[in-house]
Amino acid sequence: MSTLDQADVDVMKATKTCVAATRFQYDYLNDDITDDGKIDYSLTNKVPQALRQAIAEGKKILVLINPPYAAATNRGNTANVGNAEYKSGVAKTKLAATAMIDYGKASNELFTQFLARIAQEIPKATIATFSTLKYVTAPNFEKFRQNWKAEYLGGFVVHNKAFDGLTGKFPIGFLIWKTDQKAVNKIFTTEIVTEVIDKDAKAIGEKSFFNIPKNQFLSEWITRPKPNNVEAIPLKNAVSPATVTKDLRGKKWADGAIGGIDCAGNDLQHAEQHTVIFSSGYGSAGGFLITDKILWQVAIIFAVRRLIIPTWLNDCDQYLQPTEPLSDKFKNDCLIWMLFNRQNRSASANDLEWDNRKWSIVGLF
DNA sequence: GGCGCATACGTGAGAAACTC
DNA sequence: GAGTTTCTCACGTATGCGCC
Repeated sequence: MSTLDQADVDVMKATKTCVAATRFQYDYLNDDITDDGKIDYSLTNKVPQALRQAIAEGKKILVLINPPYAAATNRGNTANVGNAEYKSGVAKTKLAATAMIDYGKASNELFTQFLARIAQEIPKATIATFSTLKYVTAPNFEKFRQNWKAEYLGGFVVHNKAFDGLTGKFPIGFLIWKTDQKAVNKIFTTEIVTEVIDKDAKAIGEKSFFNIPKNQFLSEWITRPKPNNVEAIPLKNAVSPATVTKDLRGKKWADGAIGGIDCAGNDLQHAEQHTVIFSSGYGSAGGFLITDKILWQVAIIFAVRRLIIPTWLNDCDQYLQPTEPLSDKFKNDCLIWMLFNRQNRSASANDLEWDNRKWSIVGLF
């Protein structure tokens, strides 16, 4: 039994918790990792000899973990929106920096860093882990899923509010995997079925989570127009210019553009808050410009992203591209619905001030 | 350098539901 | 019936980091 903070080990010993276990402090993402991403126990000599021997002998090992979850962009939980601190450096652990070349953007997330180390250190381990579901569903984790060889044995998801001190509403999974990192062909499963437990710990049914290639995702349905050299005013609301000072987007127009859209993310979590039409570029990440050629597709994307009610359980479900021809009636319905939706923030205005200049925008919707 | 994904998942007001 | 808690709705930021 290991934990990052020595204080936790001290408390366990003082309170006689898990007396039979060997309890030790260990930094799983930084300790005993060589500069080329290999495991070398002699670097710290913290891992108990018996465990090293069991690993070396290839004994059956069950890894039970509740790793920290943190992606590179989480705000600190106690900070206010807008003044929050961001968790920089998440991808700078020794493990992420040296041993996760094959895992793509999963190196941005702490809990997948743990899984990556286990895959190298104990390649045939059975792993039972708490975590969010994005490593099963999200596009950023496609490369992780291609390289992490695991068979799903079972598990449940529970409302995050069942854990103390968390905000938001999303599922946390406890999933059990039989890994075999040395297998030649075995790849990540395409569907997992979980039991669903609500925040009062009541079983309320089942839910499937799907691993689908991201080229089938709605976010890749249209070719996003390339910006041209015409300057545009970046917006954050109908007539409010963006105020960010770093990584400002939406400063260029595109050939044939009639507006912009904030369309960040491909899941329900983002769709609710990041589906907005503007009369210029969107000043943050996740936007693109709307041209007359793609308007019909934008209307469909807009409608489906806003029509499905977000819940705690469908939080990380992904939107998919249509697989059958769409009727003109459906296309027109989506367009009308978009035009009258409150998230259509297109507008006409003169004398907007940004970058020490005056700007005009024209609402074409 | 630009783009795209992602956030142990933002806030406040008012309504509705619950408790005593 | 009054006080308290939970739910619903309508608004919201901007940045770290991998990849092209």
